[in-house]
Amino acid sequence: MDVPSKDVARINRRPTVIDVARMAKVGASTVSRFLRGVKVKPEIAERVAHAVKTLRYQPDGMARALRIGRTNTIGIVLPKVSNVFFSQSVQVIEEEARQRNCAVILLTHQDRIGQQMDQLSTLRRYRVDGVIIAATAGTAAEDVWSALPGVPIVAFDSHFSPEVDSVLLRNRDAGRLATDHLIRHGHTKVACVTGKPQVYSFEQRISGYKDAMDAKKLNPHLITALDYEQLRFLLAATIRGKNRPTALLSLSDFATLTILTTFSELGIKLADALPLIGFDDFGFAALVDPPLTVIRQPIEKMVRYAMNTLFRRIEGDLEGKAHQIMLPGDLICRRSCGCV
Amino acid sequence: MDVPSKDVARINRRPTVIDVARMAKVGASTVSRFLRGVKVKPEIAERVAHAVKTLRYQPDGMARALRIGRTNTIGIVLPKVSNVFFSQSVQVIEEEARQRNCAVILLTHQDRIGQQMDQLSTLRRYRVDGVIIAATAGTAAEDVWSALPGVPIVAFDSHFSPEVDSVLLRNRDAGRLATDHLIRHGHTKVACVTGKPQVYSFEQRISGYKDAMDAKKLNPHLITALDYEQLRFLLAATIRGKNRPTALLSLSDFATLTILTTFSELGIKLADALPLIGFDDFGFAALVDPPLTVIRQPIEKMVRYAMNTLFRRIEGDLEGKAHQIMLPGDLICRRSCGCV
DNA sequence: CTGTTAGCGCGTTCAA
DNA sequence: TTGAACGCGCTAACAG
Repeated sequence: MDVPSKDVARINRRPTVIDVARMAKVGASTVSRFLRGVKVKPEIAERVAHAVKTLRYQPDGMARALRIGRTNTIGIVLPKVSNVFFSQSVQVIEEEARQRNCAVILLTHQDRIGQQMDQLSTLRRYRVDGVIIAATAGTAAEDVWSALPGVPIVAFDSHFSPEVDSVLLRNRDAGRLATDHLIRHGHTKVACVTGKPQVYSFEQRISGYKDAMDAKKLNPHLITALDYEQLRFLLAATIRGKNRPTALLSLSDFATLTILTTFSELGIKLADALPLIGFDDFGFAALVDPPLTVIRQPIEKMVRYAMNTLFRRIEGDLEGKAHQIMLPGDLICRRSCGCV
Repeated sequence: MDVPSKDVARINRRPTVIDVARMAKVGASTVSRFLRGVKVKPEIAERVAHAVKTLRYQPDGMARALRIGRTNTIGIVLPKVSNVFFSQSVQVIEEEARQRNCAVILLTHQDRIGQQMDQLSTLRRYRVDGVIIAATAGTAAEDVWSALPGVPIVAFDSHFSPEVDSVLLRNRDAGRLATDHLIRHGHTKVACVTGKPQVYSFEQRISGYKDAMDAKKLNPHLITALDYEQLRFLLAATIRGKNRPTALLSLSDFATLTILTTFSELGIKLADALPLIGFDDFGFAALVDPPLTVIRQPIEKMVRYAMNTLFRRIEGDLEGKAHQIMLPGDLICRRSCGCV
């Protein structure tokens, strides 16, 4: 009988270091050291290992966190997860976190600044070791810092202060690249369409679009709305109006979806009539009619950079000035832009 | 000066109940009671509230969890998040959890049973209050229980024991429904294609498909492979072979994607030549060529049921036999099935 | 209704 | 090298 009789009463409780120590007939700290890989006498080590196994002991993360002040938990705050870019990002973040045996607490703010602040408070309660945030428009660094004092933060797909590490697409370049491509196809009336134009990434893409238009002395034409219902109306009106664009630049997969559904309901064949370039690549992009030309973001790379800098901050390996990492987007040419 | 001088040294530490208590000149438990909404004398309440505000105090979730044995955290374990069904599920789960002021720890198992068990251990370390799991094939209830003793578990989009609460689509009915629809269009050679046929939901859908075929004395034709590269080969071979099906039933969005890309690379126009019904609806489904007829899962409802039963188990409101909740899928008729 | 105190499970001193 | 005792921040039990 391995279990001393005085422990029988505890049989339904989750075992603790003490239980293990008693069974192995050692002190609690020996168990603790063994578990963390500190050297122990082999003979004793074996007794402890045996006790751990038979008791199915597993350290209590809460108690450990309370003691050492680290939770092995990171928070990730996004507008939402149900879109191509963010769901893929989450996927990679989870994998990266797992390799660092860290768990991910996932929160969404739905582009509401108040909800975002609430989520940051939540993360403080949970004492996360670090945070990756795709911040919404109007986020102030001071608010973030004061909500999470002392917690390393990496802005992902967003930027709200030069003093916060951030990882993003070269949005401005990407906007310019896509616009130039359309212009090179001979278009002079390229319109840029997006929802939530105040979101940082979209803002930058718009700047790039304007750069490209300005360079050729063309008039920028923005079709933007705060919500997507509005956007549909605008789109429908514009397409039937006097100032009809001859090509479209769409800044997100959702905007692209809005464009295509609106036009399809209007009975407008996009195919050759109205060339389009979108942002974000997804499985079915090549299969819609016409196959979509898009700017693809290097999601994996972006996430890896973000996680690396976050963990270097957490470990204290990285001190000093914030890093701004910007990665180029690729133009994936299919047919919707007018290419063969 | 609100802060007594002896507290000045602690100014950079995170404030604790004690700090608040001292500043408000009350006992620690009064602060605790105030914070949890237990009645306190108004005059004292105000002093405490003031101290909380000026100190920017927020309770430490770890300490509280350690004390009361509840973390206000649930674990959610999925094969992956980067697909339509799961990313939408995660979205809704997060919202439901937030309303119960609970945080979500997200983990993926990528259909590897070993990884799934690791993730369950992880969740035990984090002492989650409950778990929602889309279990992979071959999961044994005993393993899950022993990995998470005493933790309420709800199987989502999966089923591995009649003794575990579960919420799923009426997969078998849905499979039958879709197949019948194709048969009613006059097809006798309907093939069923999917990856990972051993996954519970797919298994059930296959059964439904077979039911429908058997009922009409038709020969079932399964095109399945463990990975999607294999599936492409099979698909290509089948479509060029002797026994070419005249209609396809695809069991997941990913299978549908595989079918469409394979055929498009082969130069086969799916449009009218080879009718198809898929599973899972997504934004662009109506926009591919031809518009996809699909079975839509009631994701929101499924998640709400899952969360409700999970929390009732956590609260202890729900005792006794496991609930098996099954919701019907809707056939969204577009053109790919052969309808006008 | 309030304050004091013990202990949740762990890691970490400090003596032995 | 090992074990006993303390404290992380909180809440529950108990005493005033």
